[in-house]
This record gives sequence, structure tokens and C-alpha cells, in this order.
Amino acid sequence: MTEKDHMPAEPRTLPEFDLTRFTPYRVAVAAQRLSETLAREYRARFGISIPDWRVLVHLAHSGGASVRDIEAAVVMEKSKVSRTASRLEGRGLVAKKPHSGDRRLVHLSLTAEGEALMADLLPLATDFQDRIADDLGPGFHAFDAVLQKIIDDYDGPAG
Amino acid sequence: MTEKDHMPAEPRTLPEFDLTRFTPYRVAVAAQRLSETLAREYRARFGISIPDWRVLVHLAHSGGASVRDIEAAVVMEKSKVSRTASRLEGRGLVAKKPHSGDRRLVHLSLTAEGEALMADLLPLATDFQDRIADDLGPGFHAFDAVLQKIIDDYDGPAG
DNA sequence: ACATAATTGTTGCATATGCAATGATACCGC
DNA sequence: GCGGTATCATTGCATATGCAACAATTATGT
Repeated sequence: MTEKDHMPAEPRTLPEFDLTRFTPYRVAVAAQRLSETLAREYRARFGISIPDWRVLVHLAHSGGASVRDIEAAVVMEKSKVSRTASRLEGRGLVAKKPHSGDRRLVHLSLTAEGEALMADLLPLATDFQDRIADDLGPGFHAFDAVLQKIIDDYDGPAG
Repeated sequence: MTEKDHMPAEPRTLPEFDLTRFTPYRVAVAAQRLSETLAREYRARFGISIPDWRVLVHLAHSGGASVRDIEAAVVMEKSKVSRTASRLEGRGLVAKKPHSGDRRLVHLSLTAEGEALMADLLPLATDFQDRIADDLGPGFHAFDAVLQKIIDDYDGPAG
């Protein structure tokens, strides 16, 4: 006579919970799908990763920035930005110069080669953005607004 | 007389592009915000990571599954699932048994301790889901539908 | 029945990542 | 002007990750 004879088998003490309906999970999967789609293309055609892409696009947009600027602008840890910038420098796409004035800062900018690459890359990104907006149809703007609300609301450790 | 004297300074050959309006980036940031909010709480109060959470919740929901099942159900690489399961087994939250019938499979299930932990954890997740739905207001359902469309459309390498 | 292909889970290995510590420089109060 | 504090970028280190290789098992075709 085991304990099982005394107790109902597997009492369902656990509440039902479907992960596939859990918003944090759903957003994570959606992000992964979009990023993978992009990463495949960028990697195959230009040999750059998502971190590479983020740094490059900010430099293209700003015309030059410090590690700290990029960290804040594209939501990457500063060590990740630093290593990404070094890698891109090694490939000749980014130039590192000491900042005139504040010598703690490193001034990053695109090289001519980096600009040439971005000249090819940015139109692709613009196309992709347009394609997404088309695919998602009229609900896209509302979707984008909710996205912004999430980004704003769930910011610091306050959650 | 440098080259700069001959050429217009910094010819803007690059199209304007604002990363913060790029949907793949926006979804990635939103996902990161939501995940970090969750991860902080789960880690602080239960010592579990997001991969841990995904495996545990699927086992709670299914009542038992193979590595392959989990891989498909919660969108994680099988090596990641395998290592996560081993870690959870080491902590006494998950049991590994050989599968009767197909001996290639490993049958994973929650231990009593694992069930107890999930009994504490799942209500928190449900609350969080409700809180999100509240925060995002009436647009939430439409948002969720678009999310589903992204998950469905941007699946395989076809993108 | 047998050889071949396919599936499953684990592991090795190279790389990526996050966090803390460090070194260098700039800022601030007195 | 000086000492203490804050900011910036890099690096060390431990861990996490992805991918391919692998061993074990099962399915398939003939």
C-alpha cells in the first residue's frame, strides 16, 4: 500500500497557463522572427551582425558619436558597443579618433568604406520597413503606438 | 592644399534613416523591456532565468514532454533546452526519465518541488499578464493580433 | 532481414555576452 | 588650486549561446 493509494493521483494544484498567450513571450518570439529575417540577409550579403548594424546605422544617422552616445541611442551595453566598434574598426568600416576637448571620449565615425556599405544597406532596410507596414496592413499604426507605450512604460527597474 | 579643398565636405550620399522608427528594432526593444521586467522578478524571488521559466512552464502545462517537444513548443534550440533541463534537474525541479517505447527520447517532468515552485510562480505570471492588458488598454487585442501575424508570417528562411 | 537514412539528445568548441574592476580624464566643492 | 567624486572606454572573467559533430536508437525501402 503506497502513498498513492491514499492520495488522489496528481492533484492538479497548478493553474492553467499557456505560454503561447503570454505577452512577454509573444513579443520575444516576434522580435526573434523579425531579427532573424534581417540578420540572415545582412549577414549573407554584407557579413554584418545585428550589433554591427545598430552601431553602423547610428553612425550613419548621427555622422559621428561616442561609445556612450551609441549605448544610449541603440540600447546596447557599453562593453558590447565598445567591442562592436573595435571589430568594425578592424574591418575598416569605422574610424576611432580621440575626442578633441574631452579626452575620455572616443569619437566614432564611418570611414569612406563604411559609408559605401551603408549606402547599399540602408535602402534595403527602408524596403523592409515598407514591406512590414504593408504586410501588417491598417493595424500597423495602432500596433506601433502600443509598441511605443511598452517601450516607455517598462523602462527602469520599476517595471 | 588638402583633398578637402577640392571636394565638398562630407557629401551626404546616405539616405536618412532613424533606427528608433524601424519596426524590427522597436519590437526587439519592447521584448527586452518586458523580459527584463520579468527576469528581474523571477531571478530575485525564485532564482530562475527566462530559459528556466520557459521549460518549467511548458512542463507545468503539458505535464511532461521530451526535449524535442519543448524545443518546438517554446522556441528554443535543443541544446539550450537540454542544458536548461539538466540545470533544473540538478536543482531538483525537474525529473529525467527514459521514455518507454522510444528510447531515443527523454521524458521530462516536474518534481514535487518543481510543482510547488510553479504553484507560486504561475499566479505571478497571470497577474503580470493582466497588468499588461490593463496598461495597454483597449488597443491590446489588436496589438496581440498583429503580433500573431508577425509570428506566423516571418517564420522560415523565406521571411 | 538488412543496409541506409532519419531522428533524438548530448557534448565540444568557438564565440558572444554581462558584469565588475580598472585606468584615464574631467568635474565640483571648498 | 586641490582632493574627492563622477564619467568614459576598455578589459578580465565567468557564463551563456549557437552550431556542428557525435552516439544511440528507430524508421524506411527493397
